[in-house]
Amino acid sequence: MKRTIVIFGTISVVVILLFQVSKFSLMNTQGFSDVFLIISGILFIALGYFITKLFYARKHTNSIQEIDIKRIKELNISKQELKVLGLMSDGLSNNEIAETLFITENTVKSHVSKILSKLNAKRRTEAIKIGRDLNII
Amino acid sequence: MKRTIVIFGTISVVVILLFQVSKFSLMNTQGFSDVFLIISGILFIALGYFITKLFYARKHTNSIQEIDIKRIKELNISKQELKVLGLMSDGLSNNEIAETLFITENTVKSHVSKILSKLNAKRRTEAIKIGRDLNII
DNA sequence: CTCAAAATCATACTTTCGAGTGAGTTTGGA
DNA sequence: TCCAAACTCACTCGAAAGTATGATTTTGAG
Repeated sequence: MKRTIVIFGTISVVVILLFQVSKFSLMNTQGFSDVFLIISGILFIALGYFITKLFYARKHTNSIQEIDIKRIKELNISKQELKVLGLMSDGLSNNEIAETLFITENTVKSHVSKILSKLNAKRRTEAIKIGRDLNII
Repeated sequence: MKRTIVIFGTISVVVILLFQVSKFSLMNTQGFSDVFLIISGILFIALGYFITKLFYARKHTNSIQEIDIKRIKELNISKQELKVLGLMSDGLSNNEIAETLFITENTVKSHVSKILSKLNAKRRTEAIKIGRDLNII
């Protein structure tokens, strides 16, 4: 929110300055109005470019969405459990996960069971879906 | 590619027209230069906005990516198989998928088997991952 | 240091998945 | 109309996944 205010304030100032500069430039140098018009035009286009880019950048980061650490803590999911969940969503079997993490399959199974109960899922596929929806993976 | 040429051509024409209009407007009506400056400034900003939006829109559709029908046909995946794959990725069991599609679990199993072989996956979780990566789901 | 949480592993048991095979029915396009 | 592909279903068997319980070791925060 603070950032929004700062950005809009800056943009407003820049816009006003641009208008003032281009107005006086045009009034004082009648013969070179072409050049100044082009320059101010380019500046305005650039301004539009940056404004638009700003909004799209914000949207973009929202739609890509990073891992929600807060929610992981809320769900009381541990580091190792999270790793297992990630590997599950990569399509690995319990045995493959065990080999990847250098632990036994039994241990993986106990991790998986805990993940399922914490995410309130009946199957690993459901856990994957829930994990994705919650931006945990 | 054709679209790109058309778009750039249009943009070029619009830019030139804008310059001409604003130039003559300014030269002929000295007293109202403020109004015309503002209008032309807004127009240029709008232009920058649309140009930027155009580029971002293209990027955006690429990153969000809709279902790749072409690839589905390439992989020879049928309608029903695709439905099953979708329900799998929603975390449903074979039995639940059967109830959803009003078919028996045996039929679901045969669909799943075909999906796995077509996607070259060893497990349903892997099929889900591959399907996501290929923008099939 | 201490203690709870996390991580590790095991064993026994149930359920779900998936492979393989075979076969009958629908359907959409040539 | 005819046929291949899609869809349907069944049965068996082995593999993978998941449950339940219990126990030991590590670890990290206070």
